[in-house]
Amino acid sequence: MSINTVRFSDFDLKPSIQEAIAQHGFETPTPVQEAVLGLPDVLSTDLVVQAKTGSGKTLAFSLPLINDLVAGGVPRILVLAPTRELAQQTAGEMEWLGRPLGMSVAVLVGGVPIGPQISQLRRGASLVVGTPGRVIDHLERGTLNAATIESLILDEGDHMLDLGFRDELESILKRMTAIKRTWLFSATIPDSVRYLVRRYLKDPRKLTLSVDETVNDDISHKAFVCPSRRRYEALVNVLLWERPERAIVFCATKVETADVALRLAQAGFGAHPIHGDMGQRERNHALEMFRSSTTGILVATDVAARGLDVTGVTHVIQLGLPSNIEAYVHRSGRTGRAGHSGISVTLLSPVEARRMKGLVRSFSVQINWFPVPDRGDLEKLEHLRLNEELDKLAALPDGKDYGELARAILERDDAVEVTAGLLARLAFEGPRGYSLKAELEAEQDRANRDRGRRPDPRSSNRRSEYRGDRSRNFAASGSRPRPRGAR
DNA sequence: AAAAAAT
Repeated sequence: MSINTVRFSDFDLKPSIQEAIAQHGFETPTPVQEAVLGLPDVLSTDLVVQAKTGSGKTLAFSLPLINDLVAGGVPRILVLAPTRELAQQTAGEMEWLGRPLGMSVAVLVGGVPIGPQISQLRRGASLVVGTPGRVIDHLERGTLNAATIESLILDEGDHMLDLGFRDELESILKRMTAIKRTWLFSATIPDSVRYLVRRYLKDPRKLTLSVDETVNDDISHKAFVCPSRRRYEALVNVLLWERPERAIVFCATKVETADVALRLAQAGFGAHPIHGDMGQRERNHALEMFRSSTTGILVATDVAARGLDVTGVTHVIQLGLPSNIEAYVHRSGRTGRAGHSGISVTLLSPVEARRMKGLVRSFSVQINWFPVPDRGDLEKLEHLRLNEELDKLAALPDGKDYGELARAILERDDAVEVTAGLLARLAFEGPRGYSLKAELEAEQDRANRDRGRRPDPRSSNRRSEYRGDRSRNFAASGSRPRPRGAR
């Protein structure tokens, strides 16, 4: 079994689907695709599928559904997603899969005119992908009939069952009278939604590819501790330190997202914001710009946390604590996709760092902790880079044209100054980074004092010391959420 | 706090 690699052609898929898959360069299914395709009578059961970020879940549910579908006048498949951008992306995938079979996709999301969507439906779309609000709008207008839907997919399903979506989901579900299967897909399915899964799905079969399938091994995790009020400066230092090719920076609020993007852009980093207060045109434009360039920074709220597949994202950088471990998993999962490696960086104040350690305690991911790189660290890094540059220059053939001049310079009394000047021209031109070390250490000392412990003049990287004796109890009580009434 | 329907 391990000798023969499973191929798409091993499954009973229609020739035109095989062709479409091959045309898109896919030969072997990912584990989740193999598991779903290989499940006996998959179409006659409800499903809960948990598979890691970037593992090809969209194709995993699309393939068996579209393979079974006959192109016809009414929609039979409805995919619900938590954000408009994700719905559009998923629709794009289903589009190329279904087109050879004569199926078209209606994308029912808010923020855009409803007219074209109604035309798409009238023309006989077989597949419908949308966000809850606009789908309900169509149901109420009578432009979409829930009674023809046979397959319901809850993409990022744990989030779709969240309180914020519950009412809308309920109102869609109760109109679906001909439903044959409900499939829930996500990288995370926290215990808090498991009872909801039992409520909305009928004896679902569970595909959990392994206990730790939520954690994508291709992502390495770092946490940098920084002064709480110098988060932006710390971000600049991290960008200079990590030199990401393409990065998504996550912020907690829309205002912070806009602010950070603006400041980064003014500092010369190619950065663009995306958040829910922007018009849909601007949101699509920002994402399109990011997708189509090979460099750049997208500064986002959690609107971009789930599902979005952008190739070549080398870094995910989170400013502050994620709201829960699921948010951390999904944000991090924007990198390290389809077998590529990625780096997930979290920037935390000393107090947040302590809460983060509580948050990830039962989580199998290995996070490496560091104090945020300081200006001095950045200078050392730049000197290393310059030295590498000099080695490269020495090996270049056109250097010999200047051999005589070089020797003459070395004879001069001010040879050091001249060389320094030349190096300055070679050096990285841009932000120099900020000095944050003193402020960070002062804040760490304060944080430690507040917790009734002696300050430690060394770095924040003392994880093992948090473990012994009764400090474990301290950390546990510190990470417990405050009672609601306390505000 | 964010997201999702316009209004």
